Amino acid sequence: MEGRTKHTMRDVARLAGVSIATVSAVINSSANVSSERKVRVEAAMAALDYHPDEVARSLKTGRTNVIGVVIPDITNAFYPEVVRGIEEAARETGYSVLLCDSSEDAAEERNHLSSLFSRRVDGVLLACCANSTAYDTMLRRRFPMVFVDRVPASAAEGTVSTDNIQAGYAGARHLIELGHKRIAMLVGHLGLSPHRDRLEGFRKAMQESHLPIHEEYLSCNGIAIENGILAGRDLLNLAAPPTAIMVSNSKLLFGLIQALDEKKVNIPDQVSVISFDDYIWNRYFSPSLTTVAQDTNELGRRSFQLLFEIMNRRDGEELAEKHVRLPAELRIRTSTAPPPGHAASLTAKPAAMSLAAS
Amino acid sequence: MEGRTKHTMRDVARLAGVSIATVSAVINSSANVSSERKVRVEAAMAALDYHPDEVARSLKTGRTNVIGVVIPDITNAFYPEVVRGIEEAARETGYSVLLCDSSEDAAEERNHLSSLFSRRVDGVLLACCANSTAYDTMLRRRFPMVFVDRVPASAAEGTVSTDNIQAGYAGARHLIELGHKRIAMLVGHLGLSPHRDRLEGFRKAMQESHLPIHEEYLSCNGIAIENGILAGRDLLNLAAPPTAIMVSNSKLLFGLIQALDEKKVNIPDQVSVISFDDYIWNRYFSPSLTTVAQDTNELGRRSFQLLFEIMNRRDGEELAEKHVRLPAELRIRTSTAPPPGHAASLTAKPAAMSLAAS
DNA sequence: TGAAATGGTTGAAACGTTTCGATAGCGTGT
DNA sequence: ACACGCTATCGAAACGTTTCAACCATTTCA
Repeated sequence: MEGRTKHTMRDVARLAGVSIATVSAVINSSANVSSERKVRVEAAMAALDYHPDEVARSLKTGRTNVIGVVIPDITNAFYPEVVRGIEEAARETGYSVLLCDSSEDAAEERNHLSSLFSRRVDGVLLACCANSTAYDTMLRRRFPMVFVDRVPASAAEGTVSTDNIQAGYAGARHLIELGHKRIAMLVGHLGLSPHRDRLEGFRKAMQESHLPIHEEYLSCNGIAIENGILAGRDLLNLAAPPTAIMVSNSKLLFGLIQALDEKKVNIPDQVSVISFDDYIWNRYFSPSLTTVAQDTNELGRRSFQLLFEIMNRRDGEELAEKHVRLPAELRIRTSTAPPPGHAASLTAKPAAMSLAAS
Repeated sequence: MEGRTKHTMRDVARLAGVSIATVSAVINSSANVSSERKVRVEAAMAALDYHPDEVARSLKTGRTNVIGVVIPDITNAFYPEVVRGIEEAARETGYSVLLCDSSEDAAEERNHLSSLFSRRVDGVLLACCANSTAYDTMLRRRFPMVFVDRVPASAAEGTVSTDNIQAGYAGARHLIELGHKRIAMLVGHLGLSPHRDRLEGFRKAMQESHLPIHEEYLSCNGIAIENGILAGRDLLNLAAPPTAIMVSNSKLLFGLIQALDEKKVNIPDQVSVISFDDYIWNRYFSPSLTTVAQDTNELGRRSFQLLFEIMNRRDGEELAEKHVRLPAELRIRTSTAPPPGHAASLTAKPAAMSLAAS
């Protein structure tokens, strides 16, 4: 009813019979106001349905209490969980989130960063896409920024990610301990740090156990379903196909599953499969999928926290922790088993769990 | 290098030797500027790495070119796809998206709406949670708003959703045509329009075919995994358990799958299962899941478009289309088959498709 | 040839806040 | 009584834009 017109501090001040400065003081409780006037002001605000204009406030204070979040693809199930963590942490601290999707496109990413800069966000969280270079412009402007998940090698500080080397290592160790020797990996894209790091961890585990890595067991052609299908077919056509396959990404996984299904290859009897990032559906697949999981929500929360530190640090101050690295967790389910013909596989499967178990 | 200081139109004007008004004119190409001066201004902007301050611009013009998007849970795989559609359409039109997650909590939703209002966003897209009432405050303020997916019954205009009655109807028809008579439904939450509507479509199809709906075949206790497990167990314990089950939500589906697995009930031989909303993993399940799909991306795009119309309409102008209703699409896979003992089920399964087929 | 139209340019007033310095009232210790 | 330090209050100047009215040259047309 009374909300028809937009009201300003002026109107509140007039109605309460005080000055604008007084209204501002009670809103921000930034100065002493007699309780009698305070009540009058609050009554006036309520009567007029007054809500402070954050735009004007931002202009004056130079802070917007908004952060930008740039991610490559919200449709990739990994990111919504990260965004959730970011959003929660941001909200608790009074920040709002401007969400930008770069569609895995470096030019789009650049546009978004530029737009965020113009919007005067207080900082940016960036999961950059391949061949991204836009961020260095931002860093050169000394703009508060934290890299999440996808971390450029050049970042001197402000990165938050899972320890993907450990993740790759843990996955490979699991397979090796099951007795696998011929292990393949659908790596994804070497231009993206998580994939690169997982490969490194994989390599480390293999070398430790003096197992060879055949070049034809490695596929780094992309992160789409199609790449998974093609890579899967190629692997199965090999003279000596692998007995276990690690997959760095859920889309590649779907492609691989399709390829295995085409050839009627059974998981895990003929080939073990292990994937990265644990999504809710992983445990409802049959067989349920062994996975190296990230704490996605924590990834988001910590990213915001680090950005918050950077946004609020005094000039030249050093960060307590320049790089945050979270541990990965191996979740053993039923898609991994000893290789066919292996001694252990003739007895009970050690890692077997019920279909729907966590 | 030179980006160390923040520059304003003042600095640009001074460097180019023109007035501030002229700089503004070239930025917005809002007035005639001689080409000679135009060049000078543009050179100055480049030299200073000047980027217009959108905050100040917003304060002056009264438009922020930002919309708010409030959704109940970005972790629910349905919403990221919608958000993607929104974000794409918004970006194409020069808008940015402020993303808010209400965590299915009406109080949180209210806070977000209030914060968005204070931030002076130009409009809001809302998928409201159960027991939400915050929106009417907004509508009373004549604030541009469009309801997406979850639509309150009271909304007189500005809604975009899938035709969920048709969706429920299509799903039920499919089961009925397969020969099922005892059909159950995990409805979800009757306070949410998609679930309510799907139930209505289900009812319509059953009545049309003169099939009874037993109360114990309907479960409306919530939308969490746990609800699915419990409902599933209850159904299986019935003296006459259903031969087909419709599930209104992916989390309920996971719960149901777990319950079926516990009792070693086979899909689709003993019970057919059909779910709503087609996620990428649905077709990689075994059996692959028959689904009534929504065009989520289009849902997002259309929501933005409708909001855009509302934001830009002249006073009192009527909308060309007050409610947008998108068709649902039945995607038949292998989780549905004729009921056990049914004539057709003894021959070839009509709806069976290869595991990995679309 | 004078009046009117056109084009390019500008100063200055907003937009709705925050915040600084000034002012006034008022009890306190000397 | 006096200066002193409080506390409460307020006017006014920013913040970085847009935009309007005003101005000066030209050109155009009757």
